[in-house]
Amino acid sequence: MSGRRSRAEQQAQTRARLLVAARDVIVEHGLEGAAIDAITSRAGFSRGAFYSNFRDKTDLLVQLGDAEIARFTAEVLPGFLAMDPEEQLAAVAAWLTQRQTPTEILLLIELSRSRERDASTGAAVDAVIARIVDGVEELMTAPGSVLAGLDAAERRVRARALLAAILGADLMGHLGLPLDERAVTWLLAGAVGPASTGQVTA
Amino acid sequence: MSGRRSRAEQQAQTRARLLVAARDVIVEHGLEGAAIDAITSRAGFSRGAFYSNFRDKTDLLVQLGDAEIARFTAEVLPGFLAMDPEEQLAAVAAWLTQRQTPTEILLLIELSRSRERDASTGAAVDAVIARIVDGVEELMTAPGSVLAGLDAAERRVRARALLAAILGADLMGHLGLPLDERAVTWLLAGAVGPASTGQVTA
Amino acid sequence: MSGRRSRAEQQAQTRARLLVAARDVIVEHGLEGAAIDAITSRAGFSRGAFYSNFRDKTDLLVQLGDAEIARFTAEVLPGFLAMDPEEQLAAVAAWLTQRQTPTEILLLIELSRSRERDASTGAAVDAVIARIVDGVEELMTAPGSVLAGLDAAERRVRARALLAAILGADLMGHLGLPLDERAVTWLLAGAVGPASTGQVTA
Amino acid sequence: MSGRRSRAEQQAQTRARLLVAARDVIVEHGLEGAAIDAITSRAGFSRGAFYSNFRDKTDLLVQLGDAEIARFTAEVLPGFLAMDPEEQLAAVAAWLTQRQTPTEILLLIELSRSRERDASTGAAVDAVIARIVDGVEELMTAPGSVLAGLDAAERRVRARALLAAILGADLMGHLGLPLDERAVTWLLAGAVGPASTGQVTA
DNA sequence: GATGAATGAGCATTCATTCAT
DNA sequence: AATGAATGAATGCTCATTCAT
Repeated sequence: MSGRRSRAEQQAQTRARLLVAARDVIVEHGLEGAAIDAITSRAGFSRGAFYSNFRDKTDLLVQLGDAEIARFTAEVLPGFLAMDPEEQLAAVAAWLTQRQTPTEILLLIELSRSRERDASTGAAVDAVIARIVDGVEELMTAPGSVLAGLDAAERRVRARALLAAILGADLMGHLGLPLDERAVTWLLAGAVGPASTGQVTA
Repeated sequence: MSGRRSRAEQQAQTRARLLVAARDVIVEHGLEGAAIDAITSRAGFSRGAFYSNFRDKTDLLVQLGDAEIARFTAEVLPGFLAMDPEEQLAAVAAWLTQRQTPTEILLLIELSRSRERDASTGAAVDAVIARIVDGVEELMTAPGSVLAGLDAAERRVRARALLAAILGADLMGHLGLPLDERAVTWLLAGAVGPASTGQVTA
Repeated sequence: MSGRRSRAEQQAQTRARLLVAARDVIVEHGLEGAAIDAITSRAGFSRGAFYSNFRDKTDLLVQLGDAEIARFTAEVLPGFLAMDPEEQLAAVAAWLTQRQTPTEILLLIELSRSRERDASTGAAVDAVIARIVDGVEELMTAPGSVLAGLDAAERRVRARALLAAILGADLMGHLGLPLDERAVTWLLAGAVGPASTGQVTA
Repeated sequence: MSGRRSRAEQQAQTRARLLVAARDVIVEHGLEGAAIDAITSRAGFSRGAFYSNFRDKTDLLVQLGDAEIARFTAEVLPGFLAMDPEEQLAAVAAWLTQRQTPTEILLLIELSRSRERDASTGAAVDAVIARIVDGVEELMTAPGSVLAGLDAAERRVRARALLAAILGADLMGHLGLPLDERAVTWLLAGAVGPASTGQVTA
């Protein structure tokens, strides 16, 4: 009654804005270069707001990883899964080629690096990484999907290869040597493996 | 007069030892975690020796990048180039899978990030990256090599895709999800592109 | 109307619980280490309850000092005053030796330090300290007590010496070098002064 | 040759100036209130000079404790030890009463508090405290001294009592209730114990 | 050329305090 | 009266870099 926004909603919004700002700053300056001050002031808050919403800089990272995955799972994946198997790879290639700020890899790299810092962080980071692999595997196993017919172990191997292809492509962009769509498609096609069950290239 | 070593040789050796120490420390602690103190003390020198040999930390990075490429070009590439085209991909895959400390990607990532810091650095970094691409291209164009028959533009595209595959594979290792040799081979095969002119797989 | 407790009683209880929690936390972590959060959460309240009951942290200290003195005056002093003069010193020595958490000195030290912060605080702190001296003086002047026969100025001097002995003994405990009961008795006996005018021990 | 001051001498002087500044600031603001910035700027150095000379704030404390003890042992103790036993207590009382900034107790208090922070600090602090007790014991055992004739265990007890008396007297000064010389003498006489072997008061 | 003491900007984090709810 | 999100000053500490020796 007392205003549209409840306190919990307010804080959720604050946290969301901080996460967005954090992603932007990290993309621009890298993780170590992303000062908490820069994040909070970009979000329009004070230093302390950060510590009301995150235990730690590492905590921010983990939550940001989660948020990015959630976004991918909710917004990008369903689109791919709804496609004909034949179109999937091309669609992924187009997506990889066209998006402008591929935060995810940077985030992954930084997360994996911070894993070495302390054990508790390591576990959280591994969880984020595992969730990403799961997402990719899901992409490949949906009914009618590229690799639907394979057994679990094989699918796992190919999911990882696919992830490697995606990361490699993104990384090239970061190095100032972006791949064109054709090259990305080759990579992805290679990643999903040799004609396995015949659907891929046939 | 005072011994075999001239001044210049002395300093060259100091610099070489610093570079080796730098690589080791970076592999262990990441780039941001590699304090200059840690590097110099591992090399058995004091803080000041560093600044007698490098203008600043970025300069070290660039020189280290150069050194690593030189090493790759001198030690690894020739081995691949001497092989039959059919064996090349498998050999590269084996190499990627077995080496233990893939410094290169970390270095590349950090270099590319430091590019934003100032213009003169940017140029040096771009040079390093360009030299890497050149190395890969060379791998593909050696007489009798995988893609020997292609025109320059096409070769360039595929060289980049190959580099993407290599980086992606390495990155997966950093994430704690190393690819097995089979998967790496698929990726590389995909990267060099579809049976293009028939030479690749035929 | 709504239950036995009036508003004022409720708040008085809240404040009492906060004071108890404050003493516990201070004993455990020292004064600077006693964060307001730690105090309120130990008392089962939120940060805000603190500021509903105390103007600021110094205010808490002063009130806590008052409370501790009140407790001493109400619970400990009467016991001593009821004793034969001969037993008093020994009883005080035993009390000093056996109690486990001598908060008082810590509190006194911090209070005296916070005196420098602002004038109004200074006055309150001086009041607390004065009340402690008064308590000790009272101990010495009760009819039949150790120094009952002395004039006011002399009693004042000896009361201070006695307080010094008590503080010194307590402080040694804090340093990890607790005095045994015998040593404490010497100190106290010395503090009340040489057989002055014959009244003391005769 | 190249100037009077060697580098080592320079640094020793820097450290000495930092120690003096540290003592002053700590006396004024307490340990927690003694910001490293305040210490360095009072000494006329930059923040970094501190960390060139001390590992830590705790390291500073320990070194400061050592320095103060050394100063006491070198400058104050010998004077007392050269006196007739009869004069000693009075001289100590006069010293306690007249000096203006009794750093030592504050330092001891803060040191003992920081002991709880971490174990390695605790050991260093205990060492400092032990050295102080040793100093006091030495004061009492010098040939011809007050308690020269006692056995070791007894002397130990009385040394501690004497330290307690000293601390108590100093602490009263900090509380704004300084003892006069007469009261201090009583305390000290009490601390060294009852006429034990007859030398003390006879 | 090498040394290492000193510099000082920068950073993560803590914590007393405020204030809208 | 109590809540707790947000504030922002303050602090200890790290580290690339300078410079006198």
